[in-house]
Amino acid sequence: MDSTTFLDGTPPDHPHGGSAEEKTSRRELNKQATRAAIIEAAVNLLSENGLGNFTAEDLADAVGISRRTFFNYFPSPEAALAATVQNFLDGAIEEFRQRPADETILDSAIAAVMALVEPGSLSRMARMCLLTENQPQVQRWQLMAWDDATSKLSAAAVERLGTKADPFFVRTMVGAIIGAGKAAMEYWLEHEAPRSGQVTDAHSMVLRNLITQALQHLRNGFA
Amino acid sequence: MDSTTFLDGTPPDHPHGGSAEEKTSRRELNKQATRAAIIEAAVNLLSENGLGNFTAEDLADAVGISRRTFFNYFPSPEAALAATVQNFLDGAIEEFRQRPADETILDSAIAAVMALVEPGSLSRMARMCLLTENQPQVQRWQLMAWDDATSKLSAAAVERLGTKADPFFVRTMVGAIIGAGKAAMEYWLEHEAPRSGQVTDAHSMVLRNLITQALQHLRNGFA
DNA sequence: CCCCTAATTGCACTGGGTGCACAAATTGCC
DNA sequence: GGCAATTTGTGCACCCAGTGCAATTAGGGG
Repeated sequence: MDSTTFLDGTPPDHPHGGSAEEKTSRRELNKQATRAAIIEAAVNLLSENGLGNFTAEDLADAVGISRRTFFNYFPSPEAALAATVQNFLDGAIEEFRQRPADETILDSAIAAVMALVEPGSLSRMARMCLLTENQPQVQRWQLMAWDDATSKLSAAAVERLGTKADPFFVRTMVGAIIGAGKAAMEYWLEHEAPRSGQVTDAHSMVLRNLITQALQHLRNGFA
Repeated sequence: MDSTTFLDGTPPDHPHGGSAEEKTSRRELNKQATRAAIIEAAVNLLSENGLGNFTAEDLADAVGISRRTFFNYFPSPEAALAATVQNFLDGAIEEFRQRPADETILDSAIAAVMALVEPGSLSRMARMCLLTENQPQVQRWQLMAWDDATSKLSAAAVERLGTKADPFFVRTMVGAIIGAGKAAMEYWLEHEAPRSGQVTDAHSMVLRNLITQALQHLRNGFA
């Protein structure tokens, strides 16, 4: 999970989109822990106080760091919230990367989503999205995460196909894939998501199937 | 052109997504004029000073209104910039609405884009996007505009198809359409756009063709 | 233990964004 | 035209997001 994007303040370590190389030094571990703690505290504050009812200072206090340090990790409280979505999408793209190279891009995308049964990140993100429905402040950052995912998936696809494929073709296909996936998730949020906020495995399964279905429609040209 | 979305502060006049009904009262005219003046001044300040090098107060001064009044129109200077994109997409959706009802959604989308030869909004937006490349502050708002367009197009499609069509199917298709269109535009920005910032009719034509091509790929299921 | 680098923190400052109360413009009505 | 009602613009005060800078502390390597 390379979490170095423009969602946080830190510049990318690796210019290429390579996958996880984790320094296990003490410094790095502390940073990872702090980052995770911030994300968790942000979601907690959100569900307790509601959006806009807590400040960056509240968040920093909850984690036990200074306000200034928080801004070393995230450019805004909303960005910390959107990081959950970011992490989920990064996971999906990681799955995509591990698909066999001779598979169709679309098939790989479908398979990647299917592989995302791991209830952790999916249900975390689903809960997150439920909490931030109709909260444009956060949604702006979540849209950035989706946009970022488009870039990364594009890079992964190009990486796999090499120079054989038309870049324009790949680019638009990836745009359509992400667009359809995002639409499926929003549909789930509106129609299938638990109003309680408690996302069970059954709910996650429905979501997974919806996304898969959306990509299959896409493969059929929405005929 | 109903310009009442969450990009500006004003609540929607019409709950349904109906097309332009313009009150020609003096009040309404003044508001429209002020709004247009703000958008224009924002683009001017952007091209003169560069992004982040002008404040909301500068912008208000340029228009001849108070800072407070500016915030009655837009929630941020960036939002004023993104309004250009918003206007363009609204125009495209308006074209879509005027397509015959028996046409395929995808065909209508293609036709709508083809109808957008009107160099005004397209080249304005293209110039805008060129100026805001790699400017995440503005891009976040532009992403909102794209997301808003997805909602509107979805509504228009449902409106046309009635209850005959599967809402999920329509939703994901629209998501894919917008996603592919957005990707095509980004491709254009990176590869075909004039570095000078001066967008000629030829450039617009290329852009239009790229978007059309993207939608045709989509119709073919990216085979 | 001691240097060196990286991370944290405090401080001060700019400017976005908003609630509020009041002035100015517009409208409808007579 | 005059007058009341409503809508829009504005000034003011305030909060807090976000940032640069310099001092401080923590980790890593010898």
